[in-house]
Amino acid sequence: MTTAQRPTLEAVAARAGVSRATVSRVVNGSTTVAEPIREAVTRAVAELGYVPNLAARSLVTQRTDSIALVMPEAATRVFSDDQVFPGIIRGVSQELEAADKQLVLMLAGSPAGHHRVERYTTGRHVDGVLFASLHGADPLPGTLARLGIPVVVSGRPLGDVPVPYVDVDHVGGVTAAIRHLIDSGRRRIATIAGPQDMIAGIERLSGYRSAVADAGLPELVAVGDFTRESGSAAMRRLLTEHPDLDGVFAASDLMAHAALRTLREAGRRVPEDVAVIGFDDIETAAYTEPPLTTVRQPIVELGRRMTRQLLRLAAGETIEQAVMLPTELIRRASA
Amino acid sequence: MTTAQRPTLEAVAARAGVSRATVSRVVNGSTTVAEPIREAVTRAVAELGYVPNLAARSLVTQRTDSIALVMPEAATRVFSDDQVFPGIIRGVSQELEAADKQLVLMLAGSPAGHHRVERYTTGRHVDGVLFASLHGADPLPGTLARLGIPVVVSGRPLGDVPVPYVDVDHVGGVTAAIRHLIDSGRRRIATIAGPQDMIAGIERLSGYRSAVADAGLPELVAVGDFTRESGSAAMRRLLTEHPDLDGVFAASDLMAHAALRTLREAGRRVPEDVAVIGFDDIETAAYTEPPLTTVRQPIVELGRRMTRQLLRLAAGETIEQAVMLPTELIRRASA
DNA sequence: AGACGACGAGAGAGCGCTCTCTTGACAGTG
DNA sequence: CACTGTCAAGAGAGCGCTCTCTCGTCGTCT
Repeated sequence: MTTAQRPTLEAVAARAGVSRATVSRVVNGSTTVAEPIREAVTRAVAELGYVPNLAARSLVTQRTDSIALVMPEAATRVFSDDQVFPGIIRGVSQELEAADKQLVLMLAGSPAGHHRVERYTTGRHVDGVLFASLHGADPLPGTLARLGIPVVVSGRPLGDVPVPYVDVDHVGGVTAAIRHLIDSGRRRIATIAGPQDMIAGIERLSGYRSAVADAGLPELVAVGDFTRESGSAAMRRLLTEHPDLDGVFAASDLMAHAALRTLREAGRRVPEDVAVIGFDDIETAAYTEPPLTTVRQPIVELGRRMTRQLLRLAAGETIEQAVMLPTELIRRASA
Repeated sequence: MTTAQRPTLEAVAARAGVSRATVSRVVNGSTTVAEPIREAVTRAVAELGYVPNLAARSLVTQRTDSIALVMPEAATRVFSDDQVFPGIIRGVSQELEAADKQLVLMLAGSPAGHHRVERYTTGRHVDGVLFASLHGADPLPGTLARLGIPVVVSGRPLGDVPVPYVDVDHVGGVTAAIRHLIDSGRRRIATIAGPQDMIAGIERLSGYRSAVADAGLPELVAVGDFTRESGSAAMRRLLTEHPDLDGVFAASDLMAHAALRTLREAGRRVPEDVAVIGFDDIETAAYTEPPLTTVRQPIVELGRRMTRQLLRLAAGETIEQAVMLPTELIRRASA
């Protein structure tokens, strides 16, 4: 192992014939440095290949220039097949890259993992924390906010904690979907709902409820958990309980995909006998049989907005408590 | 914002009536501390809610207790629909959690992004670097290795740089796939190859080549880039050039999925007329029409092994230059 | 022409921690 | 009983950086 002693500020200062403080000014872009000196320093930095020691900097500035993105580990499994998990990361990453900050990813699986996340984030080892795909009412975001640590969560938090969030317009998307089904003559519209301990699951179901109620149609509900397996089971249940259904709105594309197959196995043609609409617009949606009509949500943008909000918060600005991103009905062949 | 001054070692020491050094010993688990004193310190730590300042610790230990996972941003797009990207992250995350280290995720998109990764990793801001899904012959891993910074890459690096890597047995998997096709009587077996600037693409193609050559069968090749679009295009080309083909091995499930549809559109029945085998075993593979026979690769395990290797390297141990993980043929309905 | 203001650059004090070195206490040995 | 060996705990020196404060040098205003 090469004991390549990294050059320090001191070394650069010596080389450029100035003081440490001046090098620091140049490195951090202060304007109060005369041009020839700045140039000499810049040259010395380049020649020595100087890279600031972040730990030393953090120690005095109290900033870490990194933010944490916390996701329940289960999310990476449930969503493993769609673009939600990578999409959020991509969005977050893009914004952080622009801000030259680092992304510390924490997948909290076990309770021990959750405790680790708590220790790490409350320990102020990051300048801010992003939470994605919260299940139930996690107290951590609220705790952090109370400690004055910048936090932004994805999806309106349950149990209305006063934590800023960014969410997509679930209700708007669902309403458009149901309306589309009604417009095409469907009158027995069922829903395969998502888990009722996640805001996305809750909102998409309540959106369905008001939409069918407004149209004077009956509520036909089976609850799943966003996965394909749960989608198949729910579809089978619906078929048994409501054999005359002619439309299905599934709260996730994964469940919609499974419903498509279950319907086919049950001898129903899609969309002739039963129209199906999903939610998410995962890439696979365009490749199902038939291609899936679905509600698209801007996932990458969600990650970006969360990050922008967090950075503003960390910079001391005050931000809106809620940001809502639009959803859009993508018409394909299934409805 | 609460100016919640975090307690320092000093504060804990004062409270426990000992010196800073002793608190440090207790916190870091040194054995040379008498029981009553250790207890007093532990109590003081708990009462004050003391959490060590990592920046200060790093400054003196020269460790950061975090490692970087670098992925080309494109990977999150290409693989957005399968489990490769989340799978690796999950594996890495699991091992790091066990080792109580942090994961810094860097998605290198633009050249500027790549430069940022270079700066950050060569700047020794992490204890080690993991590279996933390398395209072409990136010089960075080699550079880092030369600087004495622990590095492990996924997939044998192109241009044989002396960097330790973990890879799956592409050739073994492909061979099993081709053998399966041959065993079921196929004689005109084509392949939709992956990108030839990635080791996975290269090896899967060369595996195909030797397998068909060994059986005295002709080579029917069309190159794609692992995505569905490229899969459709390649399948169409194959159909035009070799209308009599009766088997297809696609180097990714995404391409296999697209091939399935393209074949159907061309009026070919799968598997009656044409048998299709993919590679990856993404979740969607079980839900295609018909369900896809494919080669499973242990993606989460890949992430775990890479991480374990890296941690051993960072601990000063010497490790094997290459680790190979097994692949397995999963038989479903398409072949 | 003298004095004051402005601004650029250096000096130096830490940030919170670890770790080496030293001291002190006690037990064991001749 | 004196001496040495052993082990536990404290003292103190930094790790590399930022930032306040101070000083020196001009330019400018009266």
